[in-house]
Amino acid sequence: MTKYRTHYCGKVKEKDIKQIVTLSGWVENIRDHGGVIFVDLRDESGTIQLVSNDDKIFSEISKESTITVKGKVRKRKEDDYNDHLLTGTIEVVVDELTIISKAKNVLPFEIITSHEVNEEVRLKYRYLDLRNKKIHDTILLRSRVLKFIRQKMENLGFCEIQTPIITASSPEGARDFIIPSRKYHGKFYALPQAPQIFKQLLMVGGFDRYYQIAPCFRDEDGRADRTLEFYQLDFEMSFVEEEDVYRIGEEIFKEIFTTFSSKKVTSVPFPRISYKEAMEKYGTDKPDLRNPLIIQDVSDIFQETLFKPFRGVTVRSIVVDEIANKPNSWFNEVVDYATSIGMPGIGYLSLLEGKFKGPIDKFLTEEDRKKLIEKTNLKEGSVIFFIADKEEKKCAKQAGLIRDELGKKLELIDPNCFEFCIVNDFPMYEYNEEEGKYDFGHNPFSMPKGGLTSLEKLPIEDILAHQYDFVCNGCEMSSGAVRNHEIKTLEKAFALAGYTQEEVKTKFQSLYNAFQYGAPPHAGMAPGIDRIIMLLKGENNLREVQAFPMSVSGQDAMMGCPSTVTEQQLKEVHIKIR
RNA sequence: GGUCCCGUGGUGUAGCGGUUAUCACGUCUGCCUGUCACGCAGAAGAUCGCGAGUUCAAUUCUCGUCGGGACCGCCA
Repeated sequence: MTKYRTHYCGKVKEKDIKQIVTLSGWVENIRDHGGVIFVDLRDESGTIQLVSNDDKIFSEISKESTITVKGKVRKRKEDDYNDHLLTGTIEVVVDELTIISKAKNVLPFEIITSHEVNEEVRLKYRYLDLRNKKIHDTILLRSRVLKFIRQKMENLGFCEIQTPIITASSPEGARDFIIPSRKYHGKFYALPQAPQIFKQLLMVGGFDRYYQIAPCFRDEDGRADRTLEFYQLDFEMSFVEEEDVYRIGEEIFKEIFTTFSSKKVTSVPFPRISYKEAMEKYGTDKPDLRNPLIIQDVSDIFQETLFKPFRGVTVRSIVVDEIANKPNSWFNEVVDYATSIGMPGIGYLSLLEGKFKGPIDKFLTEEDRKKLIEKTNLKEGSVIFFIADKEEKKCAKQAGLIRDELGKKLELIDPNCFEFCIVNDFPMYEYNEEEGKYDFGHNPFSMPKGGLTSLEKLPIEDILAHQYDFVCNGCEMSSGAVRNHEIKTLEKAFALAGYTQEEVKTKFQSLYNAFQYGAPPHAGMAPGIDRIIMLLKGENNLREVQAFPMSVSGQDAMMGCPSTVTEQQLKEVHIKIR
């Protein structure tokens, strides 16, 4: 093929026996037996064993150096087959060797065990870590998934359109990365948090179905599953309704997860769960439906109770069957977990031989016990856990965490399936305690359910948005909305969040202006690419699925980033460092 | 911004108020003609993150600082 190779290492076959081949790659391992030396040579296709009886020929090489070898393919003796290699029945007897680039003797870490190494070191030498088969395969999988997505989107009639990376800072949502302007003193560009406004403008521009594998930038603190830059499959459609987007989303997710994984995937249509129901039954807006436990509200039973912490507050319960005979230590661990998430404790009752047992039983009346059994369908051997707080939101959230913990602790979560659902009917506004006003709950460009009429007539807390999340195994995979394309409704929606008409005009001038010239109803969503790969690979860290990730603290030790710039550079963009 | 955890040869670790600082992998040297994460024998390699304090004595305890990570806040 080239002067470097006639074959790829992993592609040499038994049919090539007695052929002279040229191979290039990395020295994975050297085994010197004195008189016979073996070298494992690796390229992207796989590994093949090189052999020589001439101890001089390999004398200068080191592990992870790149070399080119020429030699004859030979069949191994049957006793010497290696089942772990694609090329395990053959080997190459080397008679010419060229060292292309010698690696230092001491590597920062061994390639095969890189996953055990401190992340900082791995990231600094990411190019070495990328030689590790597992990571390498993840990046290759990512490439195949991207190809699949593009093909799928094209088949569904979407066209790929690229939108600007250097754009205007926008006030809503996350903190922007800003870029100082050289030509315009004191002004700034910004990197997009998402192509949100551009894709809406594309709809106004008459593109019926748009998509893009779009980089998004958010200057916020990282997490295991959140980084400064990430990719979304951003798409938008015009003249459609919420269900139309669901169907596309379901098709995409279902096909990706069935194509690239053998785990069981929820069949379509995915269950729809309203935000309210999700918060009540699962204590989160991203429920893990693999967990069979359900939260139930039992506040009414305890309205008048003698047990003070439960009286007149929100009380949620989780019933777990067949665990009443767990030892005290087990329940103590649950209590410990509850305290660790800031709960004062956690009440529980076991139903054994028709009688309640547990620390709070003495506060219950016979009537309470009857109602509890009836309402929560308690069975012999069941245990009911109680989560109480005077703030309903906090109670729901803690109940959600307890539900997760119990699910994990009791191994109720099937690791072999992808359970999808669509959470919808998000509230349009949320009360901001600090500022004493209402903010947008989600995306401010979402259409309120019922349009302008709802905005004008309903109490602000009751206004719902055409806003939805796709959730898989407790992980938010995609957010989307039917957009608000009506100028009057948009003005009113912003007015309720405290924006004047003038502010809307200036801060969102592009949309505000565009919507004066015939806007189509439109809707879309944006699945997170990194999270898809994470789930497919069973990883819970985003940095395992990106080729060159930054550290969680936003630094790149390999590139030395962020870095200082010269005085001259600063001067040109009119920036002074304090 | 907050809470918690971590920092010991190249890598992963053990450990302790007084050690020659443990072990494994890797590296180097020697031996070995069939290994495949070869084996055997030997060697080198550590300012125990940095600074201060307590102490006769600190890698060990305390405080600070720097670096890293998990989570909360923030963020879809």
